[in-house]
Amino acid sequence: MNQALFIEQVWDLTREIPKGKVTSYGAIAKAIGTPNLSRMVAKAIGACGAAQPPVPYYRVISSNGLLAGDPSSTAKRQELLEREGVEIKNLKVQNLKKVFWNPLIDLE
DNA sequence: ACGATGACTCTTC
DNA sequence: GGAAGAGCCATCG
Repeated sequence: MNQALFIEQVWDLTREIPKGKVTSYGAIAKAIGTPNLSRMVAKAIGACGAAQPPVPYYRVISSNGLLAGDPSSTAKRQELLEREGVEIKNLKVQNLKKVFWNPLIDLE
């Protein structure tokens, strides 16, 4: 598959993330079928600005529940997530086990 | 063409 | 439980 398709799948999966939940790059990569391409998922998310309709990329974080990226971006994502009911402290998702959404479950 | 880098993750110490 | 090393693939100088 080419990376364009990969990116589309990432976007599509990201759009399926329920409100108030978050997921990780690795989880998305795994759901697509390429568990080792977590970095590419990050790239896809970074390119979601061209997505139509827009992708809630703020629901995608690191596997440890930490918001990666530049503070200018992380701060905004933190706001949005908190607004959806996700508790966040110092750019890190609290109660991660509860708010973490596994794409594989939705695919079953 | 080559080496370095990065919104990552996993295994080990 | 935190820190370090290795693996992964695409992009950039």
